[in-house]
Amino acid sequence: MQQAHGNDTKRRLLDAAGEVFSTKGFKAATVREICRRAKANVAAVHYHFGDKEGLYEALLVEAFEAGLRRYPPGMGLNEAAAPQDRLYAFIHSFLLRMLGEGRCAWCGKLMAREMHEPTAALNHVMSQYILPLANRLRGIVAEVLGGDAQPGDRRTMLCAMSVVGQCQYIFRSKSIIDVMLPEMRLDETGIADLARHIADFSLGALKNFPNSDEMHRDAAAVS
Amino acid sequence: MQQAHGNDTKRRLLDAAGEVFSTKGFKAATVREICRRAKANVAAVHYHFGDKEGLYEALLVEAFEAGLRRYPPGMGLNEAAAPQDRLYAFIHSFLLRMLGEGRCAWCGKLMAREMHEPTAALNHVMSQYILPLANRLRGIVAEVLGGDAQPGDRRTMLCAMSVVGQCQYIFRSKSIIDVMLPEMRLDETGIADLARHIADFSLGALKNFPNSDEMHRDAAAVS
Amino acid sequence: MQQAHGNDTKRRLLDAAGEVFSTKGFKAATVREICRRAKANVAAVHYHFGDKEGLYEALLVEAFEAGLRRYPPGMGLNEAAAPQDRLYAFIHSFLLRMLGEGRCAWCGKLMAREMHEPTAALNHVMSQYILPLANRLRGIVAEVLGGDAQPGDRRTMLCAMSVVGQCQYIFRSKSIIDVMLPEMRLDETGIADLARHIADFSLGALKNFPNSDEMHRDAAAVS
Amino acid sequence: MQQAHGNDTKRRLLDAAGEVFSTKGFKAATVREICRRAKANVAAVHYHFGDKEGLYEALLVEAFEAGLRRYPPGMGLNEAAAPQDRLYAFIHSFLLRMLGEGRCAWCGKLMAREMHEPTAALNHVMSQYILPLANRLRGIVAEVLGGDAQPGDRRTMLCAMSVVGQCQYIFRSKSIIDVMLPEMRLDETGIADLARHIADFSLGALKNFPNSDEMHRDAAAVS
DNA sequence: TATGAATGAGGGTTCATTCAT
DNA sequence: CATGAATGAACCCTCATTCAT
Repeated sequence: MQQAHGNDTKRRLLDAAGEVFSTKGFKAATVREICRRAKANVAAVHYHFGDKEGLYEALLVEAFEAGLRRYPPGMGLNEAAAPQDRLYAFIHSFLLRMLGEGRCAWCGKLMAREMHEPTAALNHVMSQYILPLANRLRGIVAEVLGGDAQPGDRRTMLCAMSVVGQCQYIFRSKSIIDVMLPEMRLDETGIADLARHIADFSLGALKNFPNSDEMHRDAAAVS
Repeated sequence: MQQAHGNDTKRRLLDAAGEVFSTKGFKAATVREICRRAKANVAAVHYHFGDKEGLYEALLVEAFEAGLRRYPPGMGLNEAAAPQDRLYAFIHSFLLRMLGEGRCAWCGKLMAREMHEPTAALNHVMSQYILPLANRLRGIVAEVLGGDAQPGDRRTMLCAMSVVGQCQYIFRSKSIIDVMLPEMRLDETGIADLARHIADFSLGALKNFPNSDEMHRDAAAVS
Repeated sequence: MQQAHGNDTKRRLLDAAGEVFSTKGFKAATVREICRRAKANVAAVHYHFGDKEGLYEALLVEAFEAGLRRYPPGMGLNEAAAPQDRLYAFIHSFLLRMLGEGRCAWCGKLMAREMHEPTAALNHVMSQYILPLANRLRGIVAEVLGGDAQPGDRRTMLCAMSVVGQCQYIFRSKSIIDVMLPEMRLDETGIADLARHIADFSLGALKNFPNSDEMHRDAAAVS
Repeated sequence: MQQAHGNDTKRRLLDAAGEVFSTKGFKAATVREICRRAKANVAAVHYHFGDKEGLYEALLVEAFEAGLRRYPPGMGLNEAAAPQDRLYAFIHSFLLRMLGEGRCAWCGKLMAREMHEPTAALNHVMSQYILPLANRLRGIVAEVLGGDAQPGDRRTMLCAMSVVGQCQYIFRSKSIIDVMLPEMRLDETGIADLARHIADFSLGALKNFPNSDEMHRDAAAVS
């Protein structure tokens, strides 16, 4: 009974931490507010997680786990499906993890913050969650590019970055999008529409992408 | 000499504030550190800018002004130039403002933070600097899309977002890119190469983009 | 033991606050000095009382409670006692609350400050403690005046003010009295003597006070 | 011309200081606000008066001079007038100096503060202005008491304190009086009425005051 | 296991004051 | 004479953290 309460406190702390950290960032978030929302004592954080950063790391891991469990990058698609479909699934699941409701929504919000305000927890999350996702995407992109494109090519990597960049932008610039596209609703349908756009845009680009030689030539001509 | 020193202090405060704010964000940055770097007294900030937020606003405006002055979005291109070239110029100047060295580099760093940690200063910056840039980009995108595409179309807007997203990603995810593409140097040549990639990717997409009707059909088929 | 220490800290803070606030006033008093005297941490004030003003309010209430408990305005006198005796008791208890030693002495000192440097806490203290005392005094004064005098009469009020004014002056102008009447000792006997004087002076005035009509006539003649 | 401007700045500083010091007290008043109101530079205070305290002292002296010049304690009454009339004149002028409008009004406000928050300037003001006024009052009181009463008697002194106490109370407890006697207007007529009341109250008391022997007896009986 | 109380470091801000012009 | 700029001390307050219970 007490143990149950203990786990319960831990659970509530994580929930509250998800809301607060993802809303305010690591520094601006305060242990007090988290504890207040969790209806827990101020010292509970330090008991369960050591310190503020420990709570943050635990939350980061948990958020990724929950997000990937709920919205796996393949979206249940067969591994042998067409690369175009797998690209859409990747994009769609990416957006859902970042914009979706509920516990796994913090995943994206936290990651977005983590990107350019990297804490010590980043290393672990990077190797454990981000690199595998990046590798998967590069594989898909190389397939769509076709020809002699390999997942490790510089060209493939840049294209993968172009895809991810579009996905993250949607989330990051919410406050700007609210001004410029006020009619956009980021509900289930809106997210699917967005995924469709990004997939179309990217597929169009990938299919007509100049090969390495052309690319080099263009770059030289400009700079 | 003292008067000169007066302006000089203000200048040094802005310089130091640029470094600190762009590195740590508004909340985590401390007035004390800014003043230490500027070799100025703690009270100088409040004398010259009223308070911390006043300094931040002044910095934001100054950074935008300097960035746009140094790297104008047209990069000296004739307004009648081909839309493809104007798109490249827009992307190239965008990256330079965000990644370039010197005072105007904070522009991008600050903006990136401002996007999802919006302070009160955002409104002013938004209407003064961001919206005009967005409008210019939408005009270019509509031209490239061709057909009946208008700058205000939802499709045009989404495509413009795809372009901007790629640009911002480069900057935002520096810490990740350093791991995945360690050989990439973000010097003058590297930035030009990146701009070339994003322009190629985007031009390829825009030229083969499904028109509104197809898009609608696809979106409906998925959701 | 720790819990005891907890209450003890709160107690010590109130004690120290009494000394400092009553000596220097609300604005000039500093939280630091209060905490130094209380041998407590600077943050203790904010933990126990929210902020400086919270501490002040708590102190004000506590001082009044302690003062009225120790020196009740009736001084144990029967309610049916002669109004002359009740007036003396009121004056005597008034002086004791303001000039007496120990914790309840701040009551008067704080009130004296509060009178013409009113803080937000004044409203509460006014309705809770001052108005009841004023009403009681007006009742006594009306009785002594006799005739058709009512507690709410303008004349009664002015006379009550005359009584209170004499009491407060003793305390307020201590630094002047020390110069002009250096032999006066404000110990138990000295306070009782002072109360006797004020009561005699006031009784002499009240018994020979012109009635309302005369008063009006006189006032008109002068102005 | 420049000298005139210099004197003018000094004059404006004193005016502004009077408003601010009398409203907020020495500590809570800020040099900046005084200078702002005087439309003078922040450093002007230190140029003309040395420091904040120097300004305060200068103001105190000036206020007393102005007050006594405008409302002399005899109110133009012949020195040979009846003591009752001279008492009224003393009280009336006292109230006018404390409550009156214009520059000399600060006199009373400042004095009231000075009484229980004595600054270094008090000593000078005390010997120069207050003691002479007190002596004059004691002379009048002794005359009214009649018999063998001398200005230096303890009994005379206490009665003089009773008179002054009533006068000061009116001013000090303005915020309380506003609540309890909201219809009282402290304009010219209201002040004259108040003076009439205090004079009547005091005269009634003095004429019926027990002599020294009785007083002693009563005090012994009580304590 | 969980908690209320206490801590010390550091936050932004404001102050009276001084300096060179 | 007067001023704008600069200073450093001190203000109140908030934070993450620890301790004894």
